[in-house]
Amino acid sequence: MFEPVPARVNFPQLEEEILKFWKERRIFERSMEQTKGGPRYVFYEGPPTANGLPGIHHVLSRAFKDLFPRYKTMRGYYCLRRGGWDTHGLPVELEIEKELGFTSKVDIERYGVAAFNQRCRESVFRYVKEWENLTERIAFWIDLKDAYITLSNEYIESVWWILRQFWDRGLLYQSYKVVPYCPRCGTPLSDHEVALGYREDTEDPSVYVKFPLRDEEGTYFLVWTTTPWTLPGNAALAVHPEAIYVMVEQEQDGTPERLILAEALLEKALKGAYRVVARMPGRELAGLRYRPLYTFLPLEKEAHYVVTAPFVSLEEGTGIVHIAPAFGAEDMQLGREHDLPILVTVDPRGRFIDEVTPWRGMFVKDADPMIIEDLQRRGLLYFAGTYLHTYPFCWRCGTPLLYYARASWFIETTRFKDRLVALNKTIRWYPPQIGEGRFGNWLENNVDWALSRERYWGIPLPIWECARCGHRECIGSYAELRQKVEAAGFRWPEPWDPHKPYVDEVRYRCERCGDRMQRVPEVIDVWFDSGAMPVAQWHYPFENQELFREQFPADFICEGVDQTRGWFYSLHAIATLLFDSVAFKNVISLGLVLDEKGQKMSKSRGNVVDPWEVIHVHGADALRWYFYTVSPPGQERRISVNLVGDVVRTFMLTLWNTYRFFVTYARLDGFDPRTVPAPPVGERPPLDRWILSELHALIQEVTESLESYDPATAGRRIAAFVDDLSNWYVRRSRRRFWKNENDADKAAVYHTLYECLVTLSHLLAPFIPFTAEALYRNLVARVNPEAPESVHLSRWPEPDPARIDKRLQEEMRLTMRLASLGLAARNAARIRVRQPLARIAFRVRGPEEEEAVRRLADVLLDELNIKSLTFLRELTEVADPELHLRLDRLGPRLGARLPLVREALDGLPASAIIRALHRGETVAVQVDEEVVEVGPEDVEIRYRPKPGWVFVEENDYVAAVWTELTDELRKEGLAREVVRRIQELRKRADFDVADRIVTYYQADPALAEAIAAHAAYIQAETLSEQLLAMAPPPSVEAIERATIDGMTLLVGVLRVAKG
RNA sequence: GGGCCUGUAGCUCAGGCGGUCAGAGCACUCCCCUGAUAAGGGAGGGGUCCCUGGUUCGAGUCCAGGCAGGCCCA
Repeated sequence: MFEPVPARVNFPQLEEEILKFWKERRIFERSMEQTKGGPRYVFYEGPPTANGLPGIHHVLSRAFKDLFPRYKTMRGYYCLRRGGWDTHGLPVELEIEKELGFTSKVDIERYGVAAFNQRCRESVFRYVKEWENLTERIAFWIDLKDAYITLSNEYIESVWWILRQFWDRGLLYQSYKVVPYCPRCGTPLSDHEVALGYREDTEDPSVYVKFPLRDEEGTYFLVWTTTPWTLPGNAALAVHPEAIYVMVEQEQDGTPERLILAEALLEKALKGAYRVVARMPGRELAGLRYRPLYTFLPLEKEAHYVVTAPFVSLEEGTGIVHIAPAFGAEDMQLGREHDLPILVTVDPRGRFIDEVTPWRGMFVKDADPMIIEDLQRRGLLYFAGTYLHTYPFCWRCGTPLLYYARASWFIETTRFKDRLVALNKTIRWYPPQIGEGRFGNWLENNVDWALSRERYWGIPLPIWECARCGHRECIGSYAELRQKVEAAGFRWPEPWDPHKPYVDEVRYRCERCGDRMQRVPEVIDVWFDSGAMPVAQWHYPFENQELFREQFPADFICEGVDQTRGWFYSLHAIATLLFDSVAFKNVISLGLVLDEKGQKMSKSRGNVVDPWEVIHVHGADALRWYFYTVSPPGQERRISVNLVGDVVRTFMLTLWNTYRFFVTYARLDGFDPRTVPAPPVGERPPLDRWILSELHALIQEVTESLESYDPATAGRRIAAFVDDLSNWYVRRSRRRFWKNENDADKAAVYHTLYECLVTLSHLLAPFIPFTAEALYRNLVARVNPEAPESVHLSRWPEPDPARIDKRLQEEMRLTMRLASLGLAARNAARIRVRQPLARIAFRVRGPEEEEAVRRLADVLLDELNIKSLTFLRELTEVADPELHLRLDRLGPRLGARLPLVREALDGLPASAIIRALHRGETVAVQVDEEVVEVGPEDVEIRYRPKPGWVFVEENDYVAAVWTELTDELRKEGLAREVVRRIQELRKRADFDVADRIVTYYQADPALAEAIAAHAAYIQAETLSEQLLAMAPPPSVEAIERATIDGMTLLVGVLRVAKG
């Protein structure tokens, strides 16, 4: 026997109980044990950092991460779900810096790296308890006890191993990277920090400089710059390959000189009269050589010629850009492409180095005026002014930032660009445009991975360098390092911590010159940590070789779209370079979570939605369901407590009440699905066959949608089914549950609804694991000891194609539509539904539809409370057509003759005119001596219902009700009215649905007659053992005096037996 | 500045290939129904389908250019 289902369900409380059940019965663990022998479905958890509280957007990604492993597990796959924690990186350091009130790296050094890193280490698990609580509460099944941790020695050793592989293949190299740099603080700034310090309307020099051509005396490239101090670092000039350039002649202090610049910028750049002497596209300038303005540094490479670059602007300047690879990111990139020298003329404090003799030791910005003066004196300045633009300053100290080349380690990913692109094409991205667009474009423009960071809290770059001869080695394991250390006679530090500062103290002898090998100071980009997780989570290749092979690559990963160039890239790049393989086959890139108004959530705006609030009010299932179904995965989502509340009302409660309805009656009838034989589906009524057809089509579609990683479509489809089930199947089947006989029809309705609910519990298990479990536990596990005790240990349902009858589904849709139309007609007639009517007539789209409606007539007539059904071919069977002249058309045309025409038309039979006009013919009317033609466009045909009929129309469909009531019908209506009152009383008296009663009544004669005529019906409907025409005694538990159609009724009920 | 996404009723969203596509569900008003229901049914109010051009016999639907919001990258 099923457990009774409470009328008011408290989802959050229900979920807590189920959490307890899962824990006690080890359901998650057992779902894993059970599938051990199954095929592998590989999921990777993108590791979060637990130094902040988890937010609602984490619930989003975790909901999606949970769904597919659950689904696949139900299909028999073995899906290892290992948690992970990201623990390194600049964000962690910045948090600690903020706590300690530090403003620069100097503060950290002074504080001590060991102590600083210790604080970092402690901070990254600060909120781990909160993460675990939330993870468990939203039913994200993942193994957090055995989570991989990026700061562990094992993890780091695997990362070292990877880097060593790259090193051995020559993929690791040191070069320069241009970074935004604060010369006062002596540190590069992250993008985020740069964004904090932009100042508009910053004044800088605007200088037009002449670069003399080497082989053509008196000819110059005209170049614009706002940073004269970078000119000593010039290595090349860049032009736009497609733009048109001109050579102009101009008098300059009496001597003619020729200038080259972009045609589009002639007017903006030039002063005074000029004459164009030549015209050419930019690409023809490429390779031309010029004499450098300054030669402070020796050149190791070819320099000082023209190159082409698509980024050259034609909006301002001259269309010729001065390239200083040391002082601009684009310059550096271009320099790398053309192998230009990197002329570092400035020291880390922002001052010119000694070689720049005229301005040595001077802060570069202060040197600007002197450089301009120098150019002026040498006749190389065309024009100097000032320029207002937006420029970044250090957010801490207000010093203007310099873009400055710093020595940095790189991974040569560009060598694998084609493979990165090709392998990406084999990944299925959801939504696809992220893969093709954002990620694909990003790969197309791949630049080498800048790996190193001049920071403290991260995986140390395992490169050791000889202090004397510069020999370098990359260490690939701790054993290797230890062996070298001990071979040199040094002590291996115990316990071993590969972090700074300890690792920096590990030294050994150079195999070339015997001098001291010492580690380079950098740590690595934290994105490399997480991108290495397929390898490093298993401490591969030092351990778990078999497991690694089994768990690589992933079938599925899922994160927010902001991870595109973060984790998605680092996973992809490392897997491609290391194994020439993808790291993941399917990836869902989730849209952002916004607040109710579509604004980004932020602490400063105060619009952050607390996941716990939503969970406490509505439950985790409602929140999950909302996230799955509100929009497709890649779309942005708005969230608020209210929006999730809608989900509870429209979906969760509908489902719950359907379930409750079933259990209520199954208990009353003692329905046991195992002992009551299920009638063959073919022998069940059409309504049953219909909902089962819908059910099996649903299984099919949900399965297909999940296979294509589309939970939104799957969820919406389930919601539509639940609506059909509740508001049509159950609604139309209620009487079958109420009746007393336990016949085949009753068995059919129970088995049908039971199958629907049980199947729903399976289909819903990956989406709303708690509610699905509650249904399953009561409907299946409770009555069948052989069944798995949890829905999450059960199998995903298989659709039975034999049950699917598309035609029946269409016919039922038509029936539902006609029911709406019929109810609309009743409404138009203003006859309440409780009053039975004799007849309804439908017009449908042809004989086939008529047949279909006939087959389902019972369902339809029952819904409409009408006795019989006929069909109309023409509306004229229930309505008379009336001709209405379009006076707005005929008036202007006929003028004063209009009344005569009208009179003449009135004299003709309307139906004949209408038929003629229908055929597209015109009707000729004789007016006086004249013939007037009236066409279809001149009239409008309106239908007036014939007496007794009321109809409504929708597209091709018509429903017409015959409104005349016989005495018999009227009595029946009254009887139903009385039933309704008695039911009200039962409810008011708080009787149980099956309680037996005695009903007393007194009524006006006509009403009494109706009650007497339908006494058996009234008794059956109201479970009245007796229906007594006498004044209710004082003992009745509820009593009412009512007026029905002007007649009075006094009625009272008394319970005589518990149901 | 570049790439990508989004912009349809007060709110949340549907609207393959251009031709009843101006819709659904919430919310609101009136009426109806109710032994599962915080529900359901009917009717109604409410929209220049972001704007401007273009292609077409015909465009939320295709193209171009804007505007607004978002993300990522400069």
